[in-house]
Amino acid sequence: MSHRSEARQKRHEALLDLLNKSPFLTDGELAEQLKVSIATIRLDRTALGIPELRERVLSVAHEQSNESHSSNAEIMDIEEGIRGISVLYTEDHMCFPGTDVVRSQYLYTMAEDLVTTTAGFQAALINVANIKYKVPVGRNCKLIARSELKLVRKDSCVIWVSIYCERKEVFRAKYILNGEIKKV
Amino acid sequence: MSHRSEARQKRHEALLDLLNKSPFLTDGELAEQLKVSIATIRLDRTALGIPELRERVLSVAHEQSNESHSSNAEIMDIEEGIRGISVLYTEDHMCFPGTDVVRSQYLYTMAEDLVTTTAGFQAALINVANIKYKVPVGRNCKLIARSELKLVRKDSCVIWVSIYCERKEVFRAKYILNGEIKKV
DNA sequence: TTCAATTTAGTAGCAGGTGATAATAATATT
DNA sequence: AATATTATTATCACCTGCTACTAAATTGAA
Repeated sequence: MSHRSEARQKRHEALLDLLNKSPFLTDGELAEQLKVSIATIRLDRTALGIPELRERVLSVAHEQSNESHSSNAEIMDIEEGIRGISVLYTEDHMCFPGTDVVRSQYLYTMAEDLVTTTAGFQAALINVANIKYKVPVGRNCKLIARSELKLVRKDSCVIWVSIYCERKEVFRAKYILNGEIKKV
Repeated sequence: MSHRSEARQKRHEALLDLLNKSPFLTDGELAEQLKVSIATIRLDRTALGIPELRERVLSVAHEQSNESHSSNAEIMDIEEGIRGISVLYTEDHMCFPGTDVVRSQYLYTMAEDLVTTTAGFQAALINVANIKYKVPVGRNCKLIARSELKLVRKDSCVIWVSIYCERKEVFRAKYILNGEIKKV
């Protein structure tokens, strides 16, 4: 392994690092920061499979506009009015900054979405929720939520949700819904 | 008001409509869909103050990367360890699709963030939460959350949060926190 | 010293724009 | 009908941030 290859490897890491911090740098800006020519940056980008600025921007923008603004959990199975299962992979940005603890809001949201779907309403008016966050969850965990409709009254119902991480229950919630808004 | 001006006004509406549906259309694509020349599209865009494609994409991408991934509520006042106040303006994307009902997760998140800050912890391990969503909240509401620390035990504490819309309490929650993670 | 890998430089071309200017409609006004 | 007035289109030069390519310079190692 030559000195130059080593230098290049370090530069590659530095490049990834820079783009991680500020993903919208042009080749020119990258070249300036890494003290190499633009041509080198282009070669590095190609070698690392990093697309050009405009494509990077575009992909981020598309993500944004596709984002449902609710949870990113995927519904795996639904028996409407009975039960449901969803999966969510925890990510870095879900944690309290500088920690490996996922904010409970993400578990709440995952649970709420599943509950809404399980109930089979277009919109579920959560009336009351009791939640217990039993075990702190970190990043890169596969979370599985299970919901079960426990009780149906005239215009409300009760649904329980448990979220598991590796078969261990980390979160549990009971939701009481008003079912006023019917599915279209 | 001439026929041509009317036609232009309609075209302007159609243009806004198109961009609302698919925000990343080029001038060429817009021209094709509206059966006018690219030049006209440019004039219309200028008249309506719509920036060019690349700027539109960029601004969306920036929003995305700036998103704190927690709530967008602004903390107005904090007496750490005692109480706090925050404000949040509800937006369209917070509602169940096609309705004017904000998902409870946004209220939950607003409350959780305020609670974390009030407690003065870097990260707050929510242990238990009991919430009641008393009145459905719609878009374009100014929500004000008030938190109050009610009880401190050896390694936990209890904080209440109420969220108001026009002086009416719409949401109420009680959080019990584990205070293991101290502020840095 | 010499060779091959690595880096730099320079060219042409593309997409998706901006601006300015001129030509061409289509509609009003007199 | 002849003449403004307004709306639309066409044309040209220029900009940024690339890609794709070729040619040269540098430099570590054999």
